[in-house]
Amino acid sequence: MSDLSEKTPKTPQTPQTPEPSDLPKLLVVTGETASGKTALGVELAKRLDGEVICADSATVRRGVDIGTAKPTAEERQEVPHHLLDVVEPCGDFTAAVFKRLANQAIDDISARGKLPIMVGGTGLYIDGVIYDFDFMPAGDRQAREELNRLNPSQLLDRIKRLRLDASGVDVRNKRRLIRLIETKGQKPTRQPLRGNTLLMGLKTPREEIEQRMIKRLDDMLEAGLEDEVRALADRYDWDCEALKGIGYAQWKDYFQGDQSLPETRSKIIRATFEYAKRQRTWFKRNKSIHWFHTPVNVEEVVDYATTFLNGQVPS
RNA sequence: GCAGGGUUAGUGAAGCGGUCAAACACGUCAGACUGUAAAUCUGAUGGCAUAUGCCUUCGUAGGUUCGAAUCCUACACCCUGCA
Repeated sequence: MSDLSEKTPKTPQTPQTPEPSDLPKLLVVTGETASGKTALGVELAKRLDGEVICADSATVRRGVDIGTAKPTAEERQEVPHHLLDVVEPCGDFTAAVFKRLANQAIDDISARGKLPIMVGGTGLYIDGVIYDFDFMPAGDRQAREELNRLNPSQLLDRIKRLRLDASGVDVRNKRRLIRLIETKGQKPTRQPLRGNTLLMGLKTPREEIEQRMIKRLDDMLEAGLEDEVRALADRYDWDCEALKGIGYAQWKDYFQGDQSLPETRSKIIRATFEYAKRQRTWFKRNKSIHWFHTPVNVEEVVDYATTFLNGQVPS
């Protein structure tokens, strides 16, 4: 279990559910990787007197800066950023912990009269907050490792023996099976979209976004990505969370001499494309997101957000 | 010029007379997703219908056969050895 989750209360800050209209106003900016979320978030924060909450499973981690396209020191100086660097490189972190921390940040920011703006591409993290996911109990570390040694059919046997209901669960996905055992079959719940929340997404034509991803990777390489990864690899094992991300894991064979630099680069590019595809699939089904096409007209976004902040429903 | 090896779907690569629209890998496309989510998993991938269906493919053109990606002949291109 992560020490983080021990320090934070298991229940939300506000025990009694407030009326939707009492919730602090929240802006959400999402989109696939390299779509320009970070820049837009900073811009909005400046215009609307806000602060940014990063909803990203990679940038929560210390030690990974270049490869995660973490907001720069300048950006962080211009606008306060929350939930960056909150875990050690190899520490545990989950969507449930994120949800708690994000809600704290939202309350904190709005209590100081500022506007919270959640920016990120980790769909599960965002949804956990805005749909108030009721995360099931965490699994025990050791028990999980033991379960992980079983194969899917062994896990299914155990599920049957425990008389757990496996309906609706992807029985070919080991993690889902393990999770089913850990939660003893409890079904998760979700609430309707959080009140006072405005969802905005950035959309870029495929060709263009892929070019941006490649360009961004080349910038990262120039900025010393290889050294950053090597430093981590020297200190930690390859199964350290920090080294499992895109732009990190792909260096393993290279450092062991089995892979050229161009091969490493194209592996990272491919992994990035695959990730973007998963993001697109995730966001596609959320009909509440209002999409802006890039290059975004910041005025247009500010107008849209302002309408919402004035208590009206933007169209 | 002579001798030998090769030419298979987007790529690499199996298949060497019927059970082949053709293994497998990669790539590509689509999807799922509630305490690992930059994770994990699934499906499709010649065309058209999309349930058991039909049509066009295995360098090109002919031939043998009830039947060919698989055998024969010629041609084209590529690689290797001898000239």
